[in-house]
Amino acid sequence: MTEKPKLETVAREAGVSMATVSQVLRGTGRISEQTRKKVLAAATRLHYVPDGRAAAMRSGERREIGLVIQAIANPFNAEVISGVSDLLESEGYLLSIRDSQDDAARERRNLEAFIRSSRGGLLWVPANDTPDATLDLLRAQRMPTVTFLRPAPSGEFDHVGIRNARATAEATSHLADLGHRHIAYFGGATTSVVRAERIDGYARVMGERDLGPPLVWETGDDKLSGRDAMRALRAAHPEVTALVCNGDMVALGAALALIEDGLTPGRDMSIVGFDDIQDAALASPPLTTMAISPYQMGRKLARVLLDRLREPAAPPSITLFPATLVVRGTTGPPPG
Amino acid sequence: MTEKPKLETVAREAGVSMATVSQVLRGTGRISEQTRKKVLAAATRLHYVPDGRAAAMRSGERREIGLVIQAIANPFNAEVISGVSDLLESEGYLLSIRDSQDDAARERRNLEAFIRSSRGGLLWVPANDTPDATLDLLRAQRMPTVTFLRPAPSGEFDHVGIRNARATAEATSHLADLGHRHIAYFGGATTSVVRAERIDGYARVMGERDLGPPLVWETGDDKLSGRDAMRALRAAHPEVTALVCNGDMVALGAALALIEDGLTPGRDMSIVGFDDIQDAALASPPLTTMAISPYQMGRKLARVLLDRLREPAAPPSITLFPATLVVRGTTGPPPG
DNA sequence: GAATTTTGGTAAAACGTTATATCAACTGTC
DNA sequence: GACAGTTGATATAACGTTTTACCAAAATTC
Repeated sequence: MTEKPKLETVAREAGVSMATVSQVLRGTGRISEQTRKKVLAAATRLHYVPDGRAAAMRSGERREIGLVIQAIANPFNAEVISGVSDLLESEGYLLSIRDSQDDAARERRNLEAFIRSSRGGLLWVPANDTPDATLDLLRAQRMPTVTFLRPAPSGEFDHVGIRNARATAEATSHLADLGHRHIAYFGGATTSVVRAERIDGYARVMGERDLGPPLVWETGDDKLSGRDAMRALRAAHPEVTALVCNGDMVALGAALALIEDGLTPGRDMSIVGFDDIQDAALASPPLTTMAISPYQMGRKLARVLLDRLREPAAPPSITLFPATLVVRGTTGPPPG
Repeated sequence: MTEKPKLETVAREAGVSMATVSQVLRGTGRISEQTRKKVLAAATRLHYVPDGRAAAMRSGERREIGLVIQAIANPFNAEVISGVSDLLESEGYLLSIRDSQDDAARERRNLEAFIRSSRGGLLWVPANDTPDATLDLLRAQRMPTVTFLRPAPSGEFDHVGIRNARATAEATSHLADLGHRHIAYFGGATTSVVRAERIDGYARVMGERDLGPPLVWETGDDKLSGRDAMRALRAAHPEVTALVCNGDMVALGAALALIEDGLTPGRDMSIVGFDDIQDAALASPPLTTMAISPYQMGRKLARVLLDRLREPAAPPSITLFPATLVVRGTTGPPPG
């Protein structure tokens, strides 16, 4: 078997110059049908694929987009990725994904790797503790960047996010309307901007409607933490009858704890989730939650970046998606 | 704000030649401590990140690994990715991920993109209908490749997979031991090699132990299809009392259908899943399943590729992971 | 203090493409 | 049949790095 084929190999095989091969493959220049066919045949015969590094370096083209996200595994993110990927592909771009695992150092490495490979643009869910130096880096590199979910503090990048405060306010109001007075908040990393916004909305309604004191309970992001947290909460605060959760996974975990302890979500304790992942509707009882459309958000995210590439000088845009309350089986009036 | 900094910029800023800057940054050559500091300072001041395309092109180094997988969203795959990524990072490699969505055309585009960007190696879950041309491509490019889960028919690549037949045989035996005679098989894309292997194991035990005729039911891969399929199966084959599933999601969906219809999984109908995803243990009743360790498989997958990079001439290796039966709440003796 | 070695640095070639300028061979024009 | 215009192809210079070979100055040796 031969070496990895280069442009020169194809040129020799087809009996033409390298320039001609390049032009045929790129569809530029004036080429006779005859040589075009000859070159194409040689290229397929050798399974030639151009070295994109060299091509991109020379032409300056960048049709690869990088995505740095905090957790690919998260089903919400998976949907987002699918939306991003679909839109980018339809516009002739390609998506490459890296997982920062919400760790600032890993994030830095991943961003640098994307810069090194000279991506055309970056989609980025900043880690909760991204240092300023990382922002400086992106700035110095003039890398077109759109932040997702968590805005960069400097506000210099385009951003696509969620109306967090309004969403949790609506969730809390829904519970208050049902008659709950002692409503707790579950979840999210303490340093998270998103969590802060959501807690704001929750606390605002707790205050405005003169309910019990806000009670924010720190948990992880998965089912297991939700389950454990629910048990701890019930032991410490038996007066609580309702729960607003930072995510569906936590909410489902909390519901699970109730069921395992012989109680019924929606009757003995009301729960509102956040995200509306597929399992939310399939759980029993199905989960009341604040629904957002991750796929649509993904598409929009990609669109914003493409707009930015087209108009590098435009002022930074901010796009916020609303969350809509979907009432299912886990909310009802307080017991007794 | 200035232009994107290049090596030349840094050289000018530090008052040295480009060669010197390169050597300082790469830690090669003989450089005095004084100029070293000078260069480093200039580089950080400008937030310089070398253009990896140019660097890699010149040096021929490839420390980026590509992963083409059929569904990032799948929780099992997410775990695998995490294992791959951890091992690669610890060895100084970087991982870049693309989703083929199990579509041959998309897969082809993704593989070509990886070749174009000259990855050092490829980890690949082939689509179920990957054409030979795609295999030819990889071969012609001399791209070090390890297939995962689904072996390439040609058997020329390293492979990491699962002992599928043995696993489903064990699952089926478990059900037979409990007294079931009418055991159905649920799930998987019809063209899938993996599915074929698993059905082999199931059918073999059905034959060997003289049970009812093998009954293979085609379903999708998610909870929803599992739920629908269970309803259809019960209508069409009321004699069936147990189920071996191609995946936990399908199994959980099937269990869900039973619960919604007032039946109890493990008593009215036994179900064995496959994968042991997190939700399997958390479901109620918890799911009996064939457990595999996706994280460990991911690590091994990465390891095999690194070995291949070190020993390009070694014969192709095959690594198969066993699945182990985890008995939980969804299996028991047949009713009546 | 001449000859040798070491030190610290540089100029220039190379990597595999694409873009630009140029050129030879045809066409058609009057 | 000389002139311009068109067609089809090519040689060559970039792109931003790393590597190689080389050199001047300083240090060491005898």
